[in-house]
Amino acid sequence: MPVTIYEVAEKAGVGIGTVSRVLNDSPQIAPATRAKVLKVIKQLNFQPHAMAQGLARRKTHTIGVIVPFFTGYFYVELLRGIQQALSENKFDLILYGVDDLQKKEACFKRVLQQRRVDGVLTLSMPLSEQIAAEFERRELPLVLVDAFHPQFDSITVNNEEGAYQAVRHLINLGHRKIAIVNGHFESLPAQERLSGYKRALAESGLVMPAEYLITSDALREGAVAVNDGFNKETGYRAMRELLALNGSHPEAIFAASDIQAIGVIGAVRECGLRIPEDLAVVGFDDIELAELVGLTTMRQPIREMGKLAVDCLLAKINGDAEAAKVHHRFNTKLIVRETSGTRRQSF
Amino acid sequence: MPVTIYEVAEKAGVGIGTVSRVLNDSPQIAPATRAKVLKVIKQLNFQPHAMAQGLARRKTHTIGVIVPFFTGYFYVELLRGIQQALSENKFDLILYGVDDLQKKEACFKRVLQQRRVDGVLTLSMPLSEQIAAEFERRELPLVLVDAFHPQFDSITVNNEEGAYQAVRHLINLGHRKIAIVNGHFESLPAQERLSGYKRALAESGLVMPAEYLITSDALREGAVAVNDGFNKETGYRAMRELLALNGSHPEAIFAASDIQAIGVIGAVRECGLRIPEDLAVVGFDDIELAELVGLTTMRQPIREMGKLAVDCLLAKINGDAEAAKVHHRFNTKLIVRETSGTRRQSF
DNA sequence: ATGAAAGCGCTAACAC
DNA sequence: GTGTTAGCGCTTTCAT
Repeated sequence: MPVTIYEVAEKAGVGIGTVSRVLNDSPQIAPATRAKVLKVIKQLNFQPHAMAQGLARRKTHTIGVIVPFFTGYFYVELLRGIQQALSENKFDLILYGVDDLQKKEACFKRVLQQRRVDGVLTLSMPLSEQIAAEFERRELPLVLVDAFHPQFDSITVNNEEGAYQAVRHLINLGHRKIAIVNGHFESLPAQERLSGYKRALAESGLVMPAEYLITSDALREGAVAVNDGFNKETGYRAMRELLALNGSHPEAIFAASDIQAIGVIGAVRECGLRIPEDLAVVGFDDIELAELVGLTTMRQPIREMGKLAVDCLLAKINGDAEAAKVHHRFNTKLIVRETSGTRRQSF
Repeated sequence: MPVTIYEVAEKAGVGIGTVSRVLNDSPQIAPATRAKVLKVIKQLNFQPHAMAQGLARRKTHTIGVIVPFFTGYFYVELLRGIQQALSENKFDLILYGVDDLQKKEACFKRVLQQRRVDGVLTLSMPLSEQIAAEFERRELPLVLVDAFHPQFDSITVNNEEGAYQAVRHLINLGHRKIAIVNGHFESLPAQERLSGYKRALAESGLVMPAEYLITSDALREGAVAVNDGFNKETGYRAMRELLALNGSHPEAIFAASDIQAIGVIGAVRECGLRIPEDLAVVGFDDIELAELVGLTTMRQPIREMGKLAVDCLLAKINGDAEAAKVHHRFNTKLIVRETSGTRRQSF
């Protein structure tokens, strides 16, 4: 029932090869013929069948995006940038949500084997050597966003430096007892942000008790990682623990993500403490929420990261820039708002 | 290079037809043969090529989701439910973002013609008769989420009743001067929420000045609709206008969406008024943000809507329930928090 | 129960 | 320049 290349060919009085050439605007075709075919195409409202094209061309004109948990503003924002860049290039996007880390491997296998996509983008997912090898073998273009692997292009943010600056900001404000509320430690960003935190402290000769370094791992539910720890709940619970430290709780918190900072703030409020008077907090990410609650934070250029990721991937796919591996690292920027300032938090 | 059905067949010493049957677990196949083939499949780590399968089977095992602007927490939450339900059914999801309403038609055409998907889900998009006809003609399953069209299944929420209850809540609290901050008026939810608002007022014999009914249309940027008006900015601007009404500004606001309510709150704060003491506000949606800022709102079961949408669509696709059209309408639920209560807003 | 063969709708190599 | 033909990797009759 749907119109095929054959009908177009017949109606235009040419061979299917010619139609195909017009479709792929092949250089050498008589202008007259092209016009004729084009007219019929318009008239019949024809569009090539994507599957057939994909099969013949061995190209799907589609990329896969693998998102962990598909939750969290960070991913949404990233997706937005990706989607936009992709649609500008007329590429389709298949979304693979890995809500369960156990399913991760299965998802990769699927993507790798099914050949539904010309390339893939993974968000915040550490790449196992095994999977890495598979991508190499299959020669399936891959770029990592918010994660790193020497063999593949990656788009990251300077987490170490960002964390360093965030903590410096706190130190400059006069705080001396600064705790960190981190995500799960297998996450690279979590590790890097921790080093930045440590560097800033060391530089000022500050030493924190071990209880001040808190990772969401300790708070993890079961043995299984169902999330990355960068969420409101872990922030809340971490802060409760910090507040329960008899005697000396910290006077400032560096949260490794805005959403955790939100949880932290909630816990602080519950205990009747004021922000920033009694306790300052700075987050990381600068998601939309941050502005709404007046959170001081380190801004990541999330949208831009998404766009660049697409550009890189498409370049690989087109073989354009078969060039060297690109490891692009964006810089972060401190956005000072009420939770660390001297003004009363307004919201 | 990639392993095909032929290699599997050869290695298993059977014909490709047999392998195919095993793949599609055809009923009548010798258990021994099946086992043998299965073993080779595992061993070779074989998975059928999606495009080839799609071409031959005339089924893609994929659905398309068309999202307007792909912005806003409401869509994200919906997408989450959809993605989850889909992955349970091992269906893939192609995301079409329509950031520009002009591109809407083009997007539909593309989806319709390319035959990349077995069915489509549209989120909050009014369906033009022309497009509707195309779907009918192509017999492409379609279900509308947060929109309505008599010919297609739809998943909506009882906007009228929800708005009614929200405003009743305000009235019960003793408020008499209640304004509505709405989205663009071509959106069905916007229209329905307006009627609910009116009904509640009428029921109590309340009459509002025209300036109290404010739609984001008036605030619209250009002639072109680049968004649906359900955003923070329009809420903020609407509230500024309301506050500028010399003499009598409203004492309560019903915002047609939480995100607009957030904007409203921002504007109110800027003017030094307190919430809820000087002004009460209730939103609509109950996005995650609502809880964070203590916003009273009408909850929509967003995730469930997404799941049901997928179930409906899949049923259509499988021809299972070739049954009657389903127009499922969820009920909303009032969630009372600080912005309308008597307690001071905590956050 | 299983092999052989004919498509599915398109691209690309090969002729003319 | 343009028609013809052989695949792309799988499903699905049709035989056997």
